[in-house]
Amino acid sequence: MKYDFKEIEPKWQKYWDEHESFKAETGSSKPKFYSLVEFPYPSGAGMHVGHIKAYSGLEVVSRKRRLEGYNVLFPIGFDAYGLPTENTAIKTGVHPRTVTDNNIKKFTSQLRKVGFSFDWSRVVDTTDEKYYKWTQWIFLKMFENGLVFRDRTLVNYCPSCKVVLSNEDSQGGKCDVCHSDIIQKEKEVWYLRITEYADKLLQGLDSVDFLPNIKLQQENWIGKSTGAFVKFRIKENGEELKIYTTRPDTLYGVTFMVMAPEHPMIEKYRDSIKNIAELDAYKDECAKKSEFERTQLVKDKTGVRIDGLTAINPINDTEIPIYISDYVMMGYGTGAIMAVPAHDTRDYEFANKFGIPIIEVIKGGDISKEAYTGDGEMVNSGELNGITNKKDAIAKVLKVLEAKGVGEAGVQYKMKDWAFNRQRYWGEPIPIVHCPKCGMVAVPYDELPLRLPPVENFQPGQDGESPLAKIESFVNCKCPKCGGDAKRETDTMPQWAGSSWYFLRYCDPNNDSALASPEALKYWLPVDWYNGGMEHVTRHLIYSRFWHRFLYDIGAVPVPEPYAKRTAQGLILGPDGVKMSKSRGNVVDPNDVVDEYGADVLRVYVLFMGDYEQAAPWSESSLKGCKRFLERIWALQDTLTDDDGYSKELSAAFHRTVKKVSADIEQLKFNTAIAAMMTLLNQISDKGSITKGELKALLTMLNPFAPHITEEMYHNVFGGILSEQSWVTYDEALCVEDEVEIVVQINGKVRAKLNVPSEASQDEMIEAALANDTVKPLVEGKTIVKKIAVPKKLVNIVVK
RNA sequence: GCCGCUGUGGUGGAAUUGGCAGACACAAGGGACUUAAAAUCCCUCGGAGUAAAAUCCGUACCGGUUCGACCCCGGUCAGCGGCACCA
Repeated sequence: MKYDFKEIEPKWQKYWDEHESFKAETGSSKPKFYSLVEFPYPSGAGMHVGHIKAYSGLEVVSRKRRLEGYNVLFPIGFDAYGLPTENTAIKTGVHPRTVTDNNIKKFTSQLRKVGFSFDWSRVVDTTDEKYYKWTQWIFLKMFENGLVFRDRTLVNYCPSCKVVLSNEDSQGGKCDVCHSDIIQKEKEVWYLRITEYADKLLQGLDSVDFLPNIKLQQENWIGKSTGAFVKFRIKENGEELKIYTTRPDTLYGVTFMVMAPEHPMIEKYRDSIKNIAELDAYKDECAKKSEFERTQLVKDKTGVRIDGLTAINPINDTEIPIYISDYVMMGYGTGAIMAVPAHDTRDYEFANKFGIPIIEVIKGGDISKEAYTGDGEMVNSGELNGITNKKDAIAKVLKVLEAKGVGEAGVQYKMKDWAFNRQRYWGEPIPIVHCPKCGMVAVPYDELPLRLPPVENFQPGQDGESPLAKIESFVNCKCPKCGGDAKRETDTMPQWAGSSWYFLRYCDPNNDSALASPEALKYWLPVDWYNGGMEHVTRHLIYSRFWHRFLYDIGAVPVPEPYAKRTAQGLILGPDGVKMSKSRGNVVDPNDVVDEYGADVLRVYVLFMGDYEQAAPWSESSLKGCKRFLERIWALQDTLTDDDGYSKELSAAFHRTVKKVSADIEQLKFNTAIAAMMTLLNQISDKGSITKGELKALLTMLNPFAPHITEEMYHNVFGGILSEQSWVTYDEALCVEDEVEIVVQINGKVRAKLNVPSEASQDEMIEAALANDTVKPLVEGKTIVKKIAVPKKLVNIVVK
């Protein structure tokens, strides 16, 4: 009988589909397991093998869990709003709705061809009005709770896509979508006050099981620092200049102050500043600098001294000059700093350039050469002198400042508020109405969803205006509050909106009266295991935790953290070892692989190709190795014997393999799990036959990886349905052989190998080693200094 | 610059976390079967060395701890990822 995957695979896919084999049942009395993979953006190019690897990990875990008796929710959906679809629509003239529907069809057929055990009755589509009704609902709840605001600021603007981008979407000064240089533009935009949740997001990390580097990246992104706010009085007008510093202990070393060029105090006192023209010119110059210049060409410090404002150091009443410089940012802290050149690298550079004195207050470095940022004894610091560590010095100075009422401890976060809007068509409309009388008014809840109007022309407006702004019938409306003429907001939400809560919708995807029923949420949450890409750790993962935490705070969800566990898979690189990309032409289409080798081979290969969490290059020839493996499994049917249990020779091997495969799957070590099954197969081949009991165990272990072939073989031999059976168990006591081979070392070098009973004591092992013919002559005539024995492993004899 | 990760045969990668380095595969070479090829099966496969063994050497580099180090410690180099004038 030949292994004909082309017949087998569609047959079982049809069976699972018709029998709803993988349907999750809300409220079932079985233990629940919610495994989540990041839903795809349905692009026109279709899926690539990276998607397959990303889903195969939890696919294996999910199938194993079902065999273990769990009620598993393993859903899939589509994150379908976004620029590429809209750009395709503009180029081809086909409506984004149609483009999206076609792409979803394509993705669905690809996913089904691979045989993933998704619950297809729970598919969500973020562009479906039944879905985005609730995206808008969450937005309005945030609006109601003061987490939504509008502000006119400098924003990251992509001149090519003509949209405002968040910091997250413009990392490195490049547009995330088209890679053009980002420019700074002043615009009134929507923000979500995510900074209000900075501390909650940080603390929440303590209660979840995320990979350590994922936690770390989130912590760095939130960027909490502890320090102090200190008020410096301005000599000329008595005003207070508030600064933030992490080093209040160096307060006696302050020799100048720096404000950001946009600091409001300059505007406020422009009449009393003598060189205001010079300051204005400097400010203009800074505004013209691109993101690149501001961040990459960091070494050269520039700035201008403010003539007419002088600060007084609150701790010793020294007069201090004030400068403006673009190395101080308006968006962090208070937009002004106290500069301590002796102990801060940037201040040191600035002081040197402008000839400002440098006062050492911590001993330990050579401040004539460079700033000293380490710890040491305090000097030149009044009451702080003699303190030898930073912690004590900070505690002391804070006490002094508090007593004087000029300073206090404080914290700061690097994370900024979330710029929450796009000037594009293909996104969720922001449900807000601008009324000349009432201001910003929320669209009433019973009018949701606020539908995207059908349009012909999706081209964005010239100065970054949404295409919606051109549609009079959409824009003109009545104010929900006063009934007068009003205008609708025309911006849409960013792509991250829909994906910030999709895992909640899966719990109850067709609910019309809530984002999901409280019962369903209570039953399924939290997600037990979430796997996805590292690239989403600082964006999607933070955003969705923020939304979820907010929903928890208003009582809409029952748990504070959405994901109990988070892991990440590594990329699949092209055969040339570089990241797969369309422009490089090294993308591998999973459809081609399924057609030529079958879905099972593809599934086994993406998990066998290397460590699941590391990147690995695609290799066509390694793929063939996996094909051979499955063909040899298939051939086992020809050497089947009638025994139900394990054969004596292979019993320990089977128990051990079951143990290893079970443990490896839980740790995402799929490559070694498959290797263990290959080893077992080699042992079976050497023996020449397989018992029914052995075949059943092997097929069950392999089923999560290669479900079609194992289902078919199981059906042929045993007549039932494998995915309805139970996972294999093992007996720890039966994992060991009666005899084990141990190694004998002389002075740490392997000199002999011998067999001993596996329960031999240390003394018995040493005795056996010394009696060994190879060992004897090497020990004879020498003094034995030490004898070490490790049970079941080795004996080491140290001689002189 | 700061933070994190990684460095093992021709290749992808193993090594129960201090106990036989190179599991399992791929590629390569040799052989069997075949008129031939493909497929399949068998053998070899880190380097030096030998007729074959023995025996050295070998986990990026230098040093340390240990009976014993890919694993732990100190230093150096290289690659990847994140953040980046964050006060």
